Amino acid sequence: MPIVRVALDVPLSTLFDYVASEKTQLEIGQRVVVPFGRKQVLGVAMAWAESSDLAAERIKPVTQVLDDVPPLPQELLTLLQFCSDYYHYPLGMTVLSALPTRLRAVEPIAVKQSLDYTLSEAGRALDVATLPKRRVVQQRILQALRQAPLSGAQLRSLSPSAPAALKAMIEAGWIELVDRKSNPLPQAGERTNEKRNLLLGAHTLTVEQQQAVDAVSQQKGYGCFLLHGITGSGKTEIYVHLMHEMLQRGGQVLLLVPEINLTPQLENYFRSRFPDVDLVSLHSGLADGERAQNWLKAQSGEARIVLGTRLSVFTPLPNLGLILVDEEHDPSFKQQDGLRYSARDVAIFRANQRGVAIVLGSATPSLESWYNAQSGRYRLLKLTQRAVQPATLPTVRCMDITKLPLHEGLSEPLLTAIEARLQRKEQSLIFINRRGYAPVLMCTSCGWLSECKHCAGKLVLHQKDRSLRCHHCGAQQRVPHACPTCGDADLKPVGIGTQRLEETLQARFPAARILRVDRDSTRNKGAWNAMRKQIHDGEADILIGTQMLAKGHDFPNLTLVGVISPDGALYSADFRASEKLFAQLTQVGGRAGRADKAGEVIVQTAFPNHPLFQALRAHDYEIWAQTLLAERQMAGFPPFVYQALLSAEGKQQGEVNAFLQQARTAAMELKLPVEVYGVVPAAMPKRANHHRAQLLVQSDKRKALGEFLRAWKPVLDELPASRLRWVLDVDPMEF
DNA sequence: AGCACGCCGACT
DNA sequence: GTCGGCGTGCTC
Repeated sequence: MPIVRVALDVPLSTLFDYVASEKTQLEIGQRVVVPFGRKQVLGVAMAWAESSDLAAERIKPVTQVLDDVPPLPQELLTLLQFCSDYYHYPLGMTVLSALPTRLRAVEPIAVKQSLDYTLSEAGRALDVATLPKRRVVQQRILQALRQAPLSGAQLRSLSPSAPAALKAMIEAGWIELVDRKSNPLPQAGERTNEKRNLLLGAHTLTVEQQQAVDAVSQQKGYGCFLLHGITGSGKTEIYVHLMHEMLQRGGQVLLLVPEINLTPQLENYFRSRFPDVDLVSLHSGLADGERAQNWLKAQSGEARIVLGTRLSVFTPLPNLGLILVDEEHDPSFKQQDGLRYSARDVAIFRANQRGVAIVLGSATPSLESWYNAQSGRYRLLKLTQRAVQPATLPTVRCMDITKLPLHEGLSEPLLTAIEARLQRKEQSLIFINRRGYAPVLMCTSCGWLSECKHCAGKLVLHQKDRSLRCHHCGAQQRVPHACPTCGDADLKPVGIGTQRLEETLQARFPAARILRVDRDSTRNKGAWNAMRKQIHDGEADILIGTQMLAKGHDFPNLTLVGVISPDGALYSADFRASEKLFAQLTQVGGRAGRADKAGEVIVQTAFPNHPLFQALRAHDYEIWAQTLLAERQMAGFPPFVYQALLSAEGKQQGEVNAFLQQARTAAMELKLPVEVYGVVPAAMPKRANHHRAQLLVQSDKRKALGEFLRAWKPVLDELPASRLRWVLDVDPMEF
């Protein structure tokens, strides 16, 4: 009896054996329905087995083989196996989490064929003039289909009533449906030079850009390139040219981007640059059905360009020839729950596995990537000039807030600069990473501070609804009228948040149209898009925003960026905080003066001579990276070491600590060449009534850490931990 | 993860 | 006398 080993969505590191009856046509990589406990669940056939460790009578047969979708290719299964091993996450859950939701359901999915509408014999013979004049839509459709077969979506764009018209025309026998062949590639030579020039010629590359394109396209086999280009240096144009080359060669391109926010715009942009190429996007903003269909198009090879967020790194792509990772430093490439993978790192593994080139693009590369470029593991491609002349980089000025008087957190030079923009009818952006009115409420007489009962954090004052809110657990209460400790009524907001800044600026500039962009103001669906449009249409003068505003589209009329005391990140316990801040400020600064207007960045800080600001002023990422690397090397931090973090949380602090102590003892007893640190409280030691602590393990050899984890993980699984939750995070980004 | 089984407290 | 609490153990 043939035995098949099946991956199931359960937190166990094993696969499960089932009997595959001889008559079932089962292939590895196919989805199967199997009995599990008292339920029928979906699994993926991973391997054949000669025999099973289990007694034959306990092995149940496969209930059903789902052949609605082609099997997952072995290459993808191998990639998932690697991720499961590397991140120490159960194989079954790794495999299942890589599938679109629809494909994880027991029900077979209806595979929507990609059908095009085309004219039938009768339709082609039909004279448009013979149609009644009133049937405008039908005439339009007829005319459009004379050129080429079109998809339903394309026809719907002709008229809202296209579906009805189509139905009538199909009934009349003029139009029929044909299966769309995977987008036929123009054969070499078929694509005329004119057409090529039309596509790419309008965007002449600079010498630097051309060199970068050449370096990547001449790469034979695997190669990792770090494309370091200042904001506005035209990284996207390089992607377009590389994509074009790859499409010509018949390959598929995977472009990974950080967040959904940006994908629709990017999608439109790439669609406009590749109008006749099948492009799909994959991100969590899509409906389940659409996501599954797009995934299937990628799997069949029909989609030539796949643009997606981190999960799309697991999309099967039979002709994958190139991977691009845009904004490779972005923290959202690292998943923070479940399979804690770094999509950037998985992408590199995948490029290596497949033997293709991968390009990591950023204006502020992650220190990990920069280090790899310095050591020669990656090839560095530099873009040092802005592609669009005469646009120049913004000037950066630091205001020493220890020497300047502040009005509600704003220095006079910043206010003056805003005023100048208002007079010139240009936009200003004030960047502050604190939402709410004030980060804490304080009693002036006894020093009481608004603290969350459930967390280690402070309650943030939200003036609009007179509430105190915890940004960690969501707890909310009304602002007390008097101090809960001493009864004094003089409670004072301490510090500045977006709402308070809005109030201050509105009082100072009553005529200005101020737009606040933070999680509170963009909570409602579509709100953020509406605001973006407002900004673009020049319906706002001053923008106040959190990091949400750092990314996003160009705002052509924006010429001033103000940064409110980002000093917390300079001397933070989190060693990555300053790296992140530099990237953020570079990005937010890049919003200023992109078109033909010079931009200005004003940073309010108590440490104007900090190396971060010196580098920022000089627009010198490299010197900053060297500074950071030297610091990290001295302190023994990544990228000079590899880390794994075991974190635990539970209602009883004692149990959390006991668990981690046992884990630590077990780690030491393994006597392997890794450094095991002590058990320490997490950065947020208590959240939603759960006490949190952690244990860090590191090694300067990735392999040594991996071997240690392989030995340690099974021990952890056996430790008593019934009343707590714990996770192991390999290459953690947050502590 | 689910979902059983299993042994001790307050209720029709 | 039962309903139900969540502790423990298993799932091919």
